[in-house]
Amino acid sequence: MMLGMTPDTDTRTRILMTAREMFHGRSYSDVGIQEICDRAKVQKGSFYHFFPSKRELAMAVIDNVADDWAYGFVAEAFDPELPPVERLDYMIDAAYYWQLAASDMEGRMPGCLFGNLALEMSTRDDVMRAKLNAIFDKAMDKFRVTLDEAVQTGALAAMDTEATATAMLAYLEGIILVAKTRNDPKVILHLGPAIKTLRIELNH
Amino acid sequence: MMLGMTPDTDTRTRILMTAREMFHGRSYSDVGIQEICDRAKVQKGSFYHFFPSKRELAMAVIDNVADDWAYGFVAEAFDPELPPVERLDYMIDAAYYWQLAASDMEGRMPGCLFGNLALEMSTRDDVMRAKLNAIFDKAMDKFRVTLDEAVQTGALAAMDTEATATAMLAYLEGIILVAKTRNDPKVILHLGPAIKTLRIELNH
DNA sequence: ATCATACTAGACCGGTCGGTCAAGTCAAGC
DNA sequence: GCTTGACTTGACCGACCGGTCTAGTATGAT
Repeated sequence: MMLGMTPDTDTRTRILMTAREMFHGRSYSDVGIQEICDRAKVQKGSFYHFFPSKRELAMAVIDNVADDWAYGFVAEAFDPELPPVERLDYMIDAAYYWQLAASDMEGRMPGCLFGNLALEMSTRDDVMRAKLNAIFDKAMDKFRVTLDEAVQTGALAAMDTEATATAMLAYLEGIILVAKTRNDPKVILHLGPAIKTLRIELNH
Repeated sequence: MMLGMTPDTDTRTRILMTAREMFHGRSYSDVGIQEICDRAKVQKGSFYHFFPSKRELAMAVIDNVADDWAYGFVAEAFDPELPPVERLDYMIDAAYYWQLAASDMEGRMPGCLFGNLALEMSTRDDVMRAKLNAIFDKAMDKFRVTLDEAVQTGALAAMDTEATATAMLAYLEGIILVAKTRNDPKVILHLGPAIKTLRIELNH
């Protein structure tokens, strides 16, 4: 163990991954540390060796999922090789298949971890709120870059790309929310493509 | 006390209103019965005289807020006297001013109670999920009727009004989610009007 | 051999959770 | 005046919460 090069002994990872699944499938408050430890086959003492608190565990989970997103399907969907508008379709598709898979496994649609936590925690923990907000900002930026490119190539008429990008992110979170409330991933497939119709003009 | 004509002695109402505020401002799990009782100046025993469980209290709160919506600003916004498209603007405005007021009072944006509870509870309580879903369906129907009218009067081109209505509801929930995560009601004002650009065609 | 350190084990802490219950207050019905 | 039943009071329940702590094990460096 030199230079903070901790080998992530598996225990930490096991805790992290278990918590990730459970927070995503239920909620922050509904999942207790004991339950996480039981499922991860880890003792309380070990847990607190790796994480100073439940809150910090949640923070780590958020970072972990954000990384997976950034280097996983977000990187794929927003592939610069793809024509800008197709990237939007790709993203909707990815969101759909991901929720479908999760839904088939658990029987219930978990929705978006960030959206879930944002609504649960924003009024309780301002630091976590800011962290989630930063993740949304990064996602929004992916949309914005895509829209900028589409405008530049003439695929779309000029518009307020930043505002429209935020609107698209909001719409995406919104359809995931509705799909979760209906417990039906198909909602994403059905409503998703309309994301391309959203437009905010450049005025005022 | 004749004929079940219970005069709602105030105690029940006080519990209900206190719980409503607290569930909205925080979350279901984060608010305990003791805390509700303390704030409502009611004893535990009285609480359980009026409500069989915390869950049923939440159900009652949902009904209560849904009623206020239906006969309050939803009825106003979807006023049949207004031209269809203006109703959408009215609704966004109403959502904005409501969140602004709540935000000014509490310092933090509470968001939409139904959206909050939907994300928190959908995977935990299927009955509550269905109840929230039914409320969303009713809201969606308001949009649908509005769109149908707009299509009929020629204000909008023919479209899949049911799907578009659902998309609009999702978008509304989405911008409230983003606004809450940013803790900034102005997001609603900024992104809201783009709800009119959403369209889902009649094909597939 | 020994010593520091990373990690594990699990009993334990005060506090809070949702919920119960026995005892009592009070006003209306007879 | 007595009974009935709605309502209140607050002590109490077992379970669980997030978190602490002490004791012990395993490993690698010296």
